[in-house]
Amino acid sequence: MSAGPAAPTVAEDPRDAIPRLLARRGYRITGPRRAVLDALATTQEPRTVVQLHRALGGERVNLVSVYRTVKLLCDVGLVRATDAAQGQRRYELAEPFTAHHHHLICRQCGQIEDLDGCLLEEDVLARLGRRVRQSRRFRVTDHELRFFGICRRCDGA
Amino acid sequence: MSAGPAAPTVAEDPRDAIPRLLARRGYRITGPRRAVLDALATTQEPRTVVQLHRALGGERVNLVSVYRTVKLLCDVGLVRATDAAQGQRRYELAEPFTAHHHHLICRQCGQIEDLDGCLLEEDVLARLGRRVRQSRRFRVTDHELRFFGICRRCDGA
DNA sequence: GTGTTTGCAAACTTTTTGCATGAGC
DNA sequence: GCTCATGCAAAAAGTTTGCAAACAC
Repeated sequence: MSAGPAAPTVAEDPRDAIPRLLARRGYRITGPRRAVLDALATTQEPRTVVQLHRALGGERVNLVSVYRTVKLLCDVGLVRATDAAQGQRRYELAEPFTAHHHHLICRQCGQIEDLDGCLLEEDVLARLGRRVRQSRRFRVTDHELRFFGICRRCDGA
Repeated sequence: MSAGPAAPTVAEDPRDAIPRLLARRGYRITGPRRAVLDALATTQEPRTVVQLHRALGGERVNLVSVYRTVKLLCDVGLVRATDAAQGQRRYELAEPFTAHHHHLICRQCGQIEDLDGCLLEEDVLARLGRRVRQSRRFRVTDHELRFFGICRRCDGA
């Protein structure tokens, strides 16, 4: 029951950690918020608001509340938007709660898959960040590498 | 003095090349299509349909026609969608007509800048493509590297 | 009990579609 | 001249807002 030592190592279950973070900021932990969080935590791939809403199934949460919850989580930095080439915005848990990774995006059906791990070397990224900061005065905070192509389902195989 | 072109294989003006490619495929070369093409060819950064429409200015082209033209050009592969973190879809000329490059995206204002050149090594990409193809049966056709952060205007400085 | 959050309805934005007129080849 | 492309209106899809009731703290 006492506040534990901040274990800065591997992230715990986001379904415990995120409510705590929200509460600490003064937000209330409600059914709809837990439900949306669950839907976000139980998938490997970025989901649209409608997909999240559908995933709630029996929970009977209003679509608008899903929009609002996702927006809240994004504002607070716990969720990130990663949009497909096809247009709909998709959301996934932000980095402390999800391992750094990149995406495979099918040009045909728009499906997004996660590609575990970062393929870019630390030092290459650092060098680039410095370069961009000097030449463009753009302060890089993070990056994303996306691979486009044809997924196995669309490939006819 | 030297009459020789400095760069051997650099693409010619897309405003000439693209209409020819469209015509070869049986599409008609119309005012609205030329206008949208102009708007795409005269910018360094990916634009939304509304921005393209605004850029047409005096041309008096219907917004719907801009949508349709952009969609046509995408379908034929001459234009690519690259959407911002903020949600709106943005379009730019595809690779034969624009040098391979990546993007700087401001998390605050959504502005997208081009970052010339590709920063990834050829062989690294090739290795990755092979790996993904085998393990996920995903056929990579192209990639995009995006850097997120704060642009100079939003950085207050 | 108090103030935040939810659900519902409705507004608003973005994108697509149907159809008659107009333009390219 | 025969189609294909455009403009207009309207529909569909996606997202946001206002407000009273419900719930977390």
